[in-house]
Amino acid sequence: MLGMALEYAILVSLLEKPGSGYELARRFDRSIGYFWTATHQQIYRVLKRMEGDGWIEVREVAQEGRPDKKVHSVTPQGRRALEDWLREPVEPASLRHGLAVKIRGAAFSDPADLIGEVERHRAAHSARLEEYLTGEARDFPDPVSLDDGAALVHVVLRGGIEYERMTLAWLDEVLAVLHRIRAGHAES
Amino acid sequence: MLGMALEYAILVSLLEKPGSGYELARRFDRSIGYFWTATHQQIYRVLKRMEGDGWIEVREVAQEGRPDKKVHSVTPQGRRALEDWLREPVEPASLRHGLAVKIRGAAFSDPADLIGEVERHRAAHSARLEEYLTGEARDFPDPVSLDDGAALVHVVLRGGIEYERMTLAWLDEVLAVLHRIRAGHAES
DNA sequence: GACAACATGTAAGGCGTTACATGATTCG
DNA sequence: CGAATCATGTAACGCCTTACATGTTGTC
Repeated sequence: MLGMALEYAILVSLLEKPGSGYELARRFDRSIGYFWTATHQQIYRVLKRMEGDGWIEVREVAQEGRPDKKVHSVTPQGRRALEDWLREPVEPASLRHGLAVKIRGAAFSDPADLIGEVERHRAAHSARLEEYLTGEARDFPDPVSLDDGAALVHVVLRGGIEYERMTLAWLDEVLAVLHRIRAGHAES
Repeated sequence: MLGMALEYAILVSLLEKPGSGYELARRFDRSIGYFWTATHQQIYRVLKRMEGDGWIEVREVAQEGRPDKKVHSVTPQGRRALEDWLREPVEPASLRHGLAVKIRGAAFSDPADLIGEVERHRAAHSARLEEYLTGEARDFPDPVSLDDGAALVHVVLRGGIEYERMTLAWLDEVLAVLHRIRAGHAES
């Protein structure tokens, strides 16, 4: 029962602004998705359950020039569920890093084969860092004077930025080790 | 088919040293578990499948003063499966941080309620950093002259260390924001 | 006699991914 | 006419966690 942060991530997003399943899916590709990902299939499934539990209400909205949509909003019950969860402890997340498994596995094959893969990861993390920094410059031009809500959003984004910076530095270390190993093999 | 790093983490661990399901579970609480976690239930289930696929062999070993155990070791086929996987790309992992969901959610309740929770996380990450640093001092007293295999193990550990340092610094930022918000409420 | 460590599993239920499926509207 | 975007779902399958279940041996 401790891993189900998806419900609560959806509650937070719908409290910030009610929306359709489709809109939620797009938010999980951007802002919220920076620290909790979800696909539209997951979202539709969980929305249905949350509606059954009385946490959210659905209102059908006809649109011009677009298909109708179901706009979801949080009920007082849903809000209470979020507040209860905020008071419960969550487990500190452990790392789940497939690349680290590969690096350890490289000892049993040719480590140089991994260089391309690590460079690919480096490029992906570099792109994500750029995205975060662009978002920070756009949404928080003056980070010293933020209201409470904005300060909380900003500090989460700051975590993403520092995570990507740290990861880039680590991948550079990994690449240095792999290049050193390759050079050593060439000598002998 | 891209998320199944558990099989390969087990192959790596069994290549380093054959062992029982129970022993593997303990390794996943320590060294390998620093970057890929698994419970004994998962491990027994996957071991059975891997045995069916011919990736590992099982040998029953009677012990003195302890229950018998099944020692698993990697077959040539299993080793080939690992080598094939090392050549396939894996997706860069996205963050899955429940605490970040809570921080965003704190805007809709009393942010000061979160201070205790964040401090608990800070203590857990601080303890893990100490553990990593102790392991580094013990296993890598002279990190400049390592053979290839040890260099790869060390650089993965270095990643864990930097991740924990980064996380501690971020949690201090989060605490600063939460304290500032609480002080602001006290004034008004 | 109780407890910890060693050792191996099953079952239930929710999470997550991939593939499949449908249909409207807008823009080029 | 085709592609992209908006919009909502179902189905299948495997992953992961939690709880349950059993039994041995050694130590206090």
